[in-house]
Amino acid sequence: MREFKRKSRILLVDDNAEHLRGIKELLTLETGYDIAGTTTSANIGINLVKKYRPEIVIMDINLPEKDGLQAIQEIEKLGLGTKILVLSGYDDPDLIYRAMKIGANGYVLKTMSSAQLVYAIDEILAGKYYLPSALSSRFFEHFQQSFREECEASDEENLLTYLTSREEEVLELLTQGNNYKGIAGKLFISETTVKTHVNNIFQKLQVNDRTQAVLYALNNGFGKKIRAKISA
Amino acid sequence: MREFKRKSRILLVDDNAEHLRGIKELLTLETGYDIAGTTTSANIGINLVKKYRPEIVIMDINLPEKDGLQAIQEIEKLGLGTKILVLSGYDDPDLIYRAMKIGANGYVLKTMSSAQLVYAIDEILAGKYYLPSALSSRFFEHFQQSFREECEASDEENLLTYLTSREEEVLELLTQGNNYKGIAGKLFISETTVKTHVNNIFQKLQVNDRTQAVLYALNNGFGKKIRAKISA
DNA sequence: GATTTTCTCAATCTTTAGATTTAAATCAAA
DNA sequence: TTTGATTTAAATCTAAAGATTGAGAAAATC
Repeated sequence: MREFKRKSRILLVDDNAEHLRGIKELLTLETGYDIAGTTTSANIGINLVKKYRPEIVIMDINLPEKDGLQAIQEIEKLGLGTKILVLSGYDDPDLIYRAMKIGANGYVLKTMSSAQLVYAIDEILAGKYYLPSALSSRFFEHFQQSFREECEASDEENLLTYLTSREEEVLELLTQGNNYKGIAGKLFISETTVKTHVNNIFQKLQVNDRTQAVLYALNNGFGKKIRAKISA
Repeated sequence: MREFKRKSRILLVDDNAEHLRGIKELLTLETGYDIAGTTTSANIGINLVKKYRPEIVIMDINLPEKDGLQAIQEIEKLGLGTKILVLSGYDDPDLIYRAMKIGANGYVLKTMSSAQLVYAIDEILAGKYYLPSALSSRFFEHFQQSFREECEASDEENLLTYLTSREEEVLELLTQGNNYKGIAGKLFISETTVKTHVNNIFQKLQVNDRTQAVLYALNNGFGKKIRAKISA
């Protein structure tokens, strides 16, 4: 890997000019990377990405004019395959989670050693993702938490459980945007029968019309039984 | 940490009896952990968790009778705070992703060194999550991919972009289950005006009724702009 | 075997939804 | 300033949705 180092262009974005100089010095002295540019502005940074096409951007996440996360998204949107290493002062789980979610390839703290920074850059340039183990732990806490909340929300007193199997069929066709005639045709029953089912569904779900029924179904995990079997 | 080791109970679940013996020997010889039990069956494993309440379960993920992922979910549902370390023969990104998603605290390959296994157990017992860097990379690939797909799906020719801001307001109220009167009241405009807006929405979204409009909105990322500002 | 639930269907009626046309006021852009 | 887009509104009409009652047949449950 050492032989490619001098070819890799790096862009530095940090609102602290001193910190910027420090990192630049570190990287030019200790590695063979080519610092394509440095800037304290997120907007200028995005333009520099377009101009110099760096392999990797090392970006501070709390910038004055523009949110660092938003800047990451915009760089991702360019579709240049630019790698992004977040350099942050905060080990906030939610921040880590969001940064990784929108496309960061790594996240390290400003307090870490210079050797660790160089290692992170090497890993990311090699096509990997890099999170120090402490931050990785915090990420997964948040990651699992977000899924636990989804499940719990659809647990307590789900009125969908009171539906009969036929009513479930009718409701599914409702959630596909069918009207009475469409449902009747697909289930090979009369339109009046469908009306009966739909009215029973309304009473059981305590709603007044089909739109509310469909919304209740979607918000309370209707159809997740099938998806759960496939995806979990 | 060393002084707590002997107190921590471990449960081993692996369909390969030989492998089971090997791990048990390794852990009893090289560490002070207490092997609470070993089994080749996922169902028995779940019962053993209830009985012995181990701090950690080391589980093979491809079991004969029951899916390992399902077993993890059931152990999680017990709410005993049992930590789970997945021991798998596969470094499939999707498998890693799903295991971590449903509650695993770590994922290591069977090919790894015994020292790494012991390290992983220590980390998890200390309340952390553990993924070897190679698997961590694969996890994040899949993690980001899943979000990219969500966005791309709602990109190409999104009819929602043709809506005016007022129509967006009306549509949002539709997606909350309001009827004409409700929308008119909330926007302080007449019911007939709402009808006009709704009809324009139908034409722009190429649908025939409000349920289809709501479904189109939900399936094409309506409201994500607002959520994006908050959560990303 | 009796009971209950579920599924089926019809008739009737009221309300809401949706289509269509026309049009005035506002506002931004050409 | 005029053009075009947006927001507002009314009138009218048809179609669909929703509420209610009643009732027969089949299947499950007791």
